[in-house]
Amino acid sequence: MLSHAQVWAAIDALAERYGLSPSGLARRAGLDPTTFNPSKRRAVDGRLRWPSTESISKVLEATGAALEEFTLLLEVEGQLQQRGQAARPALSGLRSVPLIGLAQAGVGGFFDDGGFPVGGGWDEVPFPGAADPNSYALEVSGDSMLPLYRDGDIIIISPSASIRRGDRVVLKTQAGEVMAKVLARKTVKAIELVSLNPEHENRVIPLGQVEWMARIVWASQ
Amino acid sequence: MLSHAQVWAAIDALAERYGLSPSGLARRAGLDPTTFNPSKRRAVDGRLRWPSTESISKVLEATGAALEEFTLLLEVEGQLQQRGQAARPALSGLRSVPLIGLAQAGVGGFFDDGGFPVGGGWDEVPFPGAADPNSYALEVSGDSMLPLYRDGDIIIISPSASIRRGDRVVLKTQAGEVMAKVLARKTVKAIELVSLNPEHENRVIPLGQVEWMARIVWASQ
DNA sequence: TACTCAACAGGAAAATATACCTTTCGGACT
DNA sequence: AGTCCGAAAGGTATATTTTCCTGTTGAGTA
Repeated sequence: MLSHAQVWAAIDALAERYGLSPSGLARRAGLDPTTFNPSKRRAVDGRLRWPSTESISKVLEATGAALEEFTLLLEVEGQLQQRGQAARPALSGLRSVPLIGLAQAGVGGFFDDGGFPVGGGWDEVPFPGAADPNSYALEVSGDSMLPLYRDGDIIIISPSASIRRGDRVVLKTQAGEVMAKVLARKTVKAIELVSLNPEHENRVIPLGQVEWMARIVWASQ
Repeated sequence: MLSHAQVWAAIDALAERYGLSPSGLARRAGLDPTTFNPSKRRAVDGRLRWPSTESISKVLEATGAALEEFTLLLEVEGQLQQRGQAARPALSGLRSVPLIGLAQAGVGGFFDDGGFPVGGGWDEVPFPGAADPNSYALEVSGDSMLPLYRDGDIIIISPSASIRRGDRVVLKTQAGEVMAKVLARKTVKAIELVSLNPEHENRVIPLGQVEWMARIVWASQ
């Protein structure tokens, strides 16, 4: 659901996240700076006033924020309102998770006694795979991809993600063979793949024999 | 971003998903049935017309659709527009992805030309990490965990997941050391860990020195 | 064929959001 | 203190969306 309070709270939160005031955000989006004034969020007779969808679209474009980010803000602000709560290290569970470097994790203050994240020093990353609605999963069987993937592991594939050298990929050949490997080189004639398991040999597949190739973005552990 | 075409496509998709026509959807939401008429999506002079945020809110309320569902439709419809594609098995179920075994993937009928999943033979698994609202992420730095984790990889930690032998874990000691390893054995006195990188030595940590230990559930690839 | 109904086009009136204007307030700076 | 500037209140004009209306089309049915 999408409530009046939620929408406005999300706009405020978006502004704050980009270091702007609500009026500054409106200005940057090419709107009148008073458009988001708190005084314009209710009519004089108390009726609710909503920002237009076009304004929201402009705001997203101006900040470069993804739609997901706005949705996340909508949800989080909505929850906070309901619970009347303020502090939150963990926006987690929605569509992003708190993040710090593994190296920093040893410094005090990032975790509570139980190993749960606390405090404000956390970054945020979008939730695994949330980026691509076309992503799908494959279940690994057998031990041919050890030590990286074990029997029963699930790998998430994003067919629309761009692929670079060194990426782990799934490739299907015209012959119907499906393999997971590391992309070593991509020339005009062929694709060179390195096996995940060093005991298996590497492969060079002529481009004409490749049906499709897609990047592995996540793997269960 | 939020485009004009995207918004309208998402409204159409939402209507279809609930077995309604655009006008039927408007009617059910308490709006005038002509509100979403294709003829009202552009002005006579060609200018774009957007539905109001309030209308979108009413539509969500009428269908009982979650905000996420609408967001997902927005994204998916947006992408489909870009690619001019229609079929998509992946939409069913929020926060889940279609799944088959890697071994089955070679059999025909599971993918279209572009490597996108099609057809009905797919299973579904819940979306990575959606299970645990307390999960968080750590960014790997350095090459000490090769070949499993590379510099810049992100690993998702679930502090409330149960841990078994063979699981990959992150462990923090009283001394403030944080390490990612494989759990080998857990006795009443100590925890035995195997290094991910075979060149690094294994560790045995007395239970008293362990501040917390949590399972690594996903890793970016 | 005749009938009914929903979907939709197209246009005018009504409702609503934004733009524009002026004023007040408060912080930063000289 | 005086000045500048952004944020925001409050009011009116303009722009846009929704509502309400009429008419057409096409599917389903008797």
